[in-house]
This record gives sequence, structure tokens and C-alpha cells, in this order.
Amino acid sequence: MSGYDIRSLLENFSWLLGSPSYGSLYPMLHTLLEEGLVSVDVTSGQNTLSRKIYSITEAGRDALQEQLQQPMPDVSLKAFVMRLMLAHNFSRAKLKAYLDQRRSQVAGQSRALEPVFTDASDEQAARNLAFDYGIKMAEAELAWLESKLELLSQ
Amino acid sequence: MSGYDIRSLLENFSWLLGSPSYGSLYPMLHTLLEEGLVSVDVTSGQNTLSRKIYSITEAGRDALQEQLQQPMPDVSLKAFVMRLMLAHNFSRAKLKAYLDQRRSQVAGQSRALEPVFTDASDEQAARNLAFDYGIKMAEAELAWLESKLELLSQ
DNA sequence: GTAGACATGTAAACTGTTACATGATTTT
DNA sequence: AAAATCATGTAACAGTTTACATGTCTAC
Repeated sequence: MSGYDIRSLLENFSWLLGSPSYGSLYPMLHTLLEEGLVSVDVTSGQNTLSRKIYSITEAGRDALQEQLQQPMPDVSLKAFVMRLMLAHNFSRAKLKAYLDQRRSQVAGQSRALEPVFTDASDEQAARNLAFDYGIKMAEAELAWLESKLELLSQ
Repeated sequence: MSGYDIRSLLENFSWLLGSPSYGSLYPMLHTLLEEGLVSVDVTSGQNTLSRKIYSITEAGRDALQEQLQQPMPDVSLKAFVMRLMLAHNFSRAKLKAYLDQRRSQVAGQSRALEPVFTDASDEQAARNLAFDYGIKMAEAELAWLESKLELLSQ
């Protein structure tokens, strides 16, 4: 994909994982190119329009695989969605293990939220919106994980 | 609250909105103090333990109110959760309008995702996990918004 | 022909994290 | 008495955005 394409794709998910600005995206593509993790194919139109189509190389795929192999350092939603996008680089077993891991994570986060929620419930009902939201979103994610894990175990 | 307390609270939501490091949190509190948007009350223990309890000032509350008044520049989940936490600074009507606004936003984001989802569905089933996740999370959030809006309209 | 989308790129400014430094209190 | 947690803070570094700069293609 081109830098423009990557940004457009990521833009669809901006609410969940944010999307990089061109000021960080283009320099990063240059760096990856230097490191040989991606290759580029410049498709010129009639005139001087240069559309640079980047592709991942074998070395890039290896580096990605290695990254995905490591335990997730960041437990944020953003990190999860990013890995979900790269899920085709997982084997079926790896994907299952990953979703399993996410399930315990979300369950733990939800449990950690509950005491905070009930402790403040008498004072400010409005403030508890965020807690309620967190718990409900965690529930929804757990339901989604369950359904995907069921599909994978068949 | 103290800097430590603020971080602890935000830590509970780190998966949804991330929580700042002390390296950004403490300097920010110093800045707010200089600007008069917060005041500080130093509670010393027996020895030299300094626990600094920060409180929002009138000027701070005004500044916050003004911030919340403005249309949200950032449509990310993080920005939404942050505003939800500050919801007690909204009037009932403002809160309702805000949730309404969020509803159209999420509905739009979900709609924007759907074509991308179906377009690639034949190729890589694994990659579509992220799209499916996005759509299901949007559905769950819309359901949550509906329930809260119903409560507010009573 | 012009407005909007497509397309790439750089540099300054800003924001944030990481690593370090210090010390008290509480729990085992 | 050691370990974990509570508690605050700074400076170097890393990463990102914003603003700028440039030019093509497509639909009206």
C-alpha cells in the first residue's frame, strides 16, 4: 500500500487506535525501507505523479513475526486492535492463545473497575458514567471474544 | 487528589484512555498551579513526607467548563471516556446533547467501516477480525448510549 | 476552470515516556 | 529487616503533530 492508503485504512479505525499523521508515517516508511523491512514500487502516471506502493519483504515479515511472538508490553485497546489487524500473521493456535490472553486481561480490568465503581456510587452519579461505560464495554468485548474463541475451537 | 492518586485512578482506565506517566503528570500539575487553575494543600506527616493534595479552583472550573463547551476536536474513544469522567461538569441537558452527539459519531464510524469490511471479506478472513471487532464494539456502545439517553429523557 | 480528493514530503514545535534520584510508610 | 507500596520530582530522549510546501487527477 501507499502511505496515503495506509493512512486512509487506519483512519477508519481512528476512534479505536488513532491514525498517524503523514509527518510520522512517511518518515517511518523511509526508515523501514532503509532497514530492508519493506520494498517500494514507484508507479508513475503520465507525468511526474509518483505513487509509491510499499510491500513487506521476507525480512519484514520475520521481524513482524518476532514482534508478535513477544508478550504484549502494552495492554491498551489500541495495541489490541493493532494486533487484531495483523492477525493473519498468527497461526490458528497463536490467534486462539492471543484471544484467550486478551480475555483474561479484559476480565481482570473489569474486575479492577468494579470496586471503584461501587465505592463512589452514592456521591456523584454522573461521574460513574465512565465506570459504567468501562464495565459495559468490557462485557461486550468479553462476549465478542467468547464468540470468536468458539468459532476457532470448532 | 494527589498526583499519585490521579494516576492510580486513571490507571483503572488505562485500557480505554491510557494513563499519563509521572514525568508528564507532575509537571502538568505544576503548570496548572502556576496558572491558578488548581490550588495545593501540602499535608506533612510526622517527618518530611509531603503529600500534595491538589484541588480545582474557581478559575480552573471555568476553564474546564469552557473546554467542555467547545465541540470535541478529537473523536477518539480516549477523548470520549475522558469527557465522560468529567460529566459532572455537564448540566443534564448538556450531557444529553453530548451523548446524542456521540451516538451519531459512533453510528457514522460504524457505517464507514462496513464497506471496508465486506470488500475484503473473501480474501483474508483473519484480517477481518479487526473490522468485525470494530463493528461489534460500535454496536455495544450504541446500545449503551441508547440506555443512558433513555434514562436521561425520563 | 476550479474545487476537492489524491499524493508525497520536511522542519519546527510540542508532548510524552523512560530512566534516574530520593525518601517515607506499611506489610510480611 | 526486607520488600512492596506510597509519594514526588527532573532531564534526556523519543515520538508525534502541526504547519508548510508542492503538484496531479477527477468530477462538476
